Order: sequence, then C-alpha cells, then structure tokens
Amino acid sequence: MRAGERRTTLADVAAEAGVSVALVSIVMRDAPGASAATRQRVLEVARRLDYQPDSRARLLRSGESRLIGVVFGVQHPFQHDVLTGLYDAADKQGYELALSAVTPRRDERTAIGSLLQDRCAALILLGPQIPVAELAALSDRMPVVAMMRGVRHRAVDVVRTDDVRGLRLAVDHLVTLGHTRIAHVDGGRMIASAERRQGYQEAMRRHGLDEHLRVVVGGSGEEDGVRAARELLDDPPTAVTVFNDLSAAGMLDVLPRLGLSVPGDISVVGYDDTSFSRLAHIDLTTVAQDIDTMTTLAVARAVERIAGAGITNREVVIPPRLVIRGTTAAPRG
Amino acid sequence: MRAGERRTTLADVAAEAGVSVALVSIVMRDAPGASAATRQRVLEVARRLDYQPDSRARLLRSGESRLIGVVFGVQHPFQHDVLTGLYDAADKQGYELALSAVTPRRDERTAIGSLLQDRCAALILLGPQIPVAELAALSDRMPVVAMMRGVRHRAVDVVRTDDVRGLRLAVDHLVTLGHTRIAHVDGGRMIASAERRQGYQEAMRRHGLDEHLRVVVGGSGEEDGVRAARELLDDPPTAVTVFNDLSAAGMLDVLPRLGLSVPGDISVVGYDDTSFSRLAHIDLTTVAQDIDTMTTLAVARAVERIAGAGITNREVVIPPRLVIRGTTAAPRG
DNA sequence: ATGAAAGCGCTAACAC
DNA sequence: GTGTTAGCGCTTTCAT
Repeated sequence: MRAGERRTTLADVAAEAGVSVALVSIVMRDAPGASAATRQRVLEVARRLDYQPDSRARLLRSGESRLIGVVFGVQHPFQHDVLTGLYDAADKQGYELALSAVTPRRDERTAIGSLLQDRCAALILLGPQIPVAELAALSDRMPVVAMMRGVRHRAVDVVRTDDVRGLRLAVDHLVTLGHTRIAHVDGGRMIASAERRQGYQEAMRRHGLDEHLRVVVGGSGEEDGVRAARELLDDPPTAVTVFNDLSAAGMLDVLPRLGLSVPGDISVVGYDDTSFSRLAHIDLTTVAQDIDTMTTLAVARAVERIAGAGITNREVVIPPRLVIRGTTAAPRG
Repeated sequence: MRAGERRTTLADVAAEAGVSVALVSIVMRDAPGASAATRQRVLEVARRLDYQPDSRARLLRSGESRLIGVVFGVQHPFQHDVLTGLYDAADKQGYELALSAVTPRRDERTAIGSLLQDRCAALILLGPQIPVAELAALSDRMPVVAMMRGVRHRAVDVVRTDDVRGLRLAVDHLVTLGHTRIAHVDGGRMIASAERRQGYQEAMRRHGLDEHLRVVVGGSGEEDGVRAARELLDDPPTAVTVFNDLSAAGMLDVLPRLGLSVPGDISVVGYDDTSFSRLAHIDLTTVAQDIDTMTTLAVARAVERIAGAGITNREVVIPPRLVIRGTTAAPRG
C-alpha cells in the first residue's frame, strides 16, 4: 500500500459517475429513488473504484447502528458454537456483530467497555460473570441480553437453558439405568455452576437418594475434570454428572488410566453437547443446549429492545435435551 | 432502557461543565492545552454523566483509526491462544482490535468484508485460506499481515513459524530416540499443511529414511486424528508426527482402544503446544510456536505499515521449540 | 487556556 | 429522478 493514498468515498464515485452524492447514497443503500440506468452506472463505477461504504460514517449519520455487541470467552469451546449461531441469527435480521473477547488477561469490563465506545445498539453477553448490579447499570444505557446465565433483574433480558431440568434429565437417565451412587462434579466459580448443582441435588432427593449426594468441586476446563476424577477415586461412585463436556472429556481421558473403565465401572454424563462430544472416540452422553433456538431468540430479543419493545417475557428458558451416547450404561452387578 | 433516550455527547458534558466542546475534547484525549482545574472539573462531569466517547465519530474526524482488524477461525483452539496474545500486543501499542470470525457458515471473504467497512487501519489474518491473488488485492488497499502462513507476494507481510524446521525438530527427536519407521499425519487442506509435510519429508531424507516415508491425509480436528489412527493400523509405525495438537489428541484417545499404547507401542508428536497439550493426562510432546513473539511482531508490523514504513524484512520466520513430554519414548526392542 | 468554526463520509429532508 | 442542504459527534485549525 502506498502511503498517503486516500480511500474511495461516495464523493469520488459521484464525481466519476457524474451524479450527486445523494444519488449514489441511494443506489448504495438500494433505496428507492433512482432510475435503473443510473443505478447500473453508479454500481459499475463503484465496483471499478473498489468503493466500500464507511460503516462508521453511515451509522454516525443515520443514528441507528444495526450493530450488536457480543462478549465471549476465548477459553470456552461451547461459546464458539454459540458465536456461530449468533452470526447466523444476526445475519437474518440484517444486523452485524461486533465481537469482544475475554481472555486470561482481558477482563469482562474491558471487553464491554470497548463495545460501548463502538456504539452498539445492544449487547449480548455469553455467561457474564460480572455482578447483577453492573449488568443492571449497563442495561440503563442499552438493551442487554444475558445468555447462559440467570439474572434476577427487571431490565436485563435472559436467554438460557433450564439447567435444573438439564441435570434432572441426566440423573433420571442414570437412575433408570439402575445407578444410585451418582456424584456431581460442579463448575467451580463458573456462573452456571450453582444452577446445575442444584438440579443435581433436587433430582437426587426426588429419587430418595439423599444419602448418596456427593458434590466435588470442579471447573470448566479439562484439567478440572482430571482433578475431580482423582478426587473421586477414594470411593468411586458408579456414575457421575459433570458441569460441562470439556471437564467430562478430561475425566474420560484419565479414568481408564486410574483403572476405571467407562462405562463399565463408571458412567459419565457431560453438558453442552459441544461439537467434540459427538466424536466417535469420545461418544459422550450429554445434555444438549438448543443453540439454534437460543441464539435466534437472543438476537430477536435484542432487536425488539432496540426497536423499543415493551418488557414482557423477560426471561426465556429453553428446555435441554438429553443425548444418550456411549459413556453411560447400567452399573455392574 | 427507556426508548428515545439519547446518549451523552461531548456537547452535553461541555454544557454541564460550562466550557466549550473543544476543551472537553482536549481533556478527554488527555491532550495538552487545558488547566489542571478545568481538566478535573470536566472529568468529574464526564464521569457523572456516564459519558463514553463515540469511537466512530472520533475516528471519522481524526482520519486515523487505531483499529486493527483480526480474522480468526472459531474452530481452532490455537488461534484463540493467538487472539489472547494479539490483544496484549495491541494494547501496548495503543491500538484496538476488531474481531471477525470465520465459522462453518461464514467464510473468510465475509469476515474480511465486514472489517473493510469498519475502516480498520490494518488487517491481521490468522492462517488465511484465500488465494495469494486476493491477499495481494487486499494489501493494495491496506496493510495486511498474514500469520501462520507463508505468502509469496511483495506486498503482504508475513509472521509465521518455521514449520519446516518444526517438523525437523520432531523427526530429529524421534530418530535420536531410535525410531526409523516414522509416519506423518498431515493437515489435509489446511494452509500450513504443505510446509509441515515438507519438513517431515526433508528430515526423513536427511536421516536416510526415505524408504520409511509415509504420509497419511489428516486435517485440523480431533476426528481427523482418529481417522488417521485407524488408517495407520494396517501397518503401524513406531512413531508419528501430527499436523497439530488437536488431531494428535484425537489419535491419543483412540490408539489405546485400538490396542496400541502410547508411548510404548507408538510415539506421538503434536504441533502448536495448545494449552490442553500441557494437561497431565494428555502430556503431549509437541512443537511450540512462540505466540508472544509472533503476536508482538505481527502487531508491530501492522503499526509500522500504518505509519507508512518502507518494505523491508517482509517475512518474519520464528523458530519453533520442541517441548518434550510423555508421548514419546524409545521404540520397543 | 479557551472558544468558534470547519469538516470527516455519510444519510435524510426537502426542493426542483 | 435528481440535486441541495444540513448535521450525526467528534477533532482540528485558528483566533482570542
């Protein structure tokens, strides 16, 4: 690129095509008010000059931004599946996505701050960890949709999976297979951990398995599953429900090395139906979150709020679905 | 959020503080030319009104964008590690990152297109798959830095690992351990695949192991490693170098089930030193790419080009480093 | 140290 | 169907 080169603007195209700037604007936006002949000529010139509209100027002037900010964690494979769905959904609604990542050295506040300066029309936060008060303050400024997290506040929209039910499905499945000694490896300080743990506890109680309740502290990564597996060894249960697939994958990999076969000695149920859990060699029984529905709803909700829709049905809770694969079976004996 | 509410602007702050807009601008940018007293008062008002500068308007007016666009693939864990590094590097240079993801249903052209409209000052592409001609055309418009891919074109900057050397390190290590029957599982249509395959072939020849050359088609995902493992079964080598860690992880998981222990029957070397390869239960010997150096250089290069620096040292090739862990050992017998 | 005015690239209202 | 004008929120001269 030669330095000092300026970008092609509407004015350049207008000059070259011999028409006014406004007319070119009309053509570029595909708005009514230009003859077919003009339209064609302008388009041709634009293409020839390699014109690209300046989205900043466009949005600045028009006032509305058609931009939805998304905060995601670079560490969470499940959120990448969600991102994929969000792009599809936004595309259908004619919106763009502005991504901002949370990394080990870039926190959620920073990520959100940068989207604020970008003047997104709304924010979609994937499993936000910041306190409710901050979410509430944020939603004073713009529509905020939290995904994969419950938020008890009247101004924050929520689209999430019914995690209590998700763990009930998992436990019910294991009980049906004949298990009673079922443990749970939770998500540590992950935001959805409490809900899933609670689902496990309720389900166990409903089956009269109070005495077998056993919760091990885990986390969201493979290493957490590995650690938890070691911890279970002293007195191994016949089945375990795990906070998410990644942690479950860690367990799956280490259990055989610790002398426990899956599902022979111990059954394992994950959560999320992350793409890798489908792989033949992992073949993980898991609780699937309905990503398509969730992302579609999250974007729809954001768009409605941008349009100023009233507040009804603030929280959407999507039912999960149990996907039975090869890591669960009847207990021995 | 109440509808019809307008965002706080510089003018609002100026009015409230009883000074001119220009002065507020000076204060907000931390530019010289305002008294300490004014500065303090303006800052206070800005905070009270919850003022956030409009990055669009700011950039539109100032002409320079301090924005670097990054295209990454949502499917590639290694690229997430790179993203983390890029954020750090950009931050140090006072630049922002605009992310655009490639997903299974959103291709690279779309991802790039959206960044073009955002008027990024430069583009950093992670393992771009588009043809050189398109990269060249792009770099006519703006500085383009390709990472993890060689590009033979005078206008495209490149920051990549010396993959030929990376595979040589892997093969040398295996040969030193006593292996001769060493196979390679390549990356299929991944852009770096050719280079790594070539590194394997050269290294094998240098060791006089031409007759043992064996390349199996693979890919970048776990499932590719699983498939390749099955394919190797008919006549298992004593060691295998794999395109990347993810594919290697797939192999690691399936090999024991196919009756081959690692590293007892077969040694495995991955590539990338992705965070999960460090996990105790995976403990993968792998070729590490120096992410810190690469991301720092990529951002530095982008910034230089934005500043209009001349074209020297167009391609930076970083040496890889072998990380020996538990999946490699001397062959049996 | 501070303010007035111009204008970045674009869209929207209105005139013709 | 087309051109003219104004102005989005900001930075940047240039006065004072």
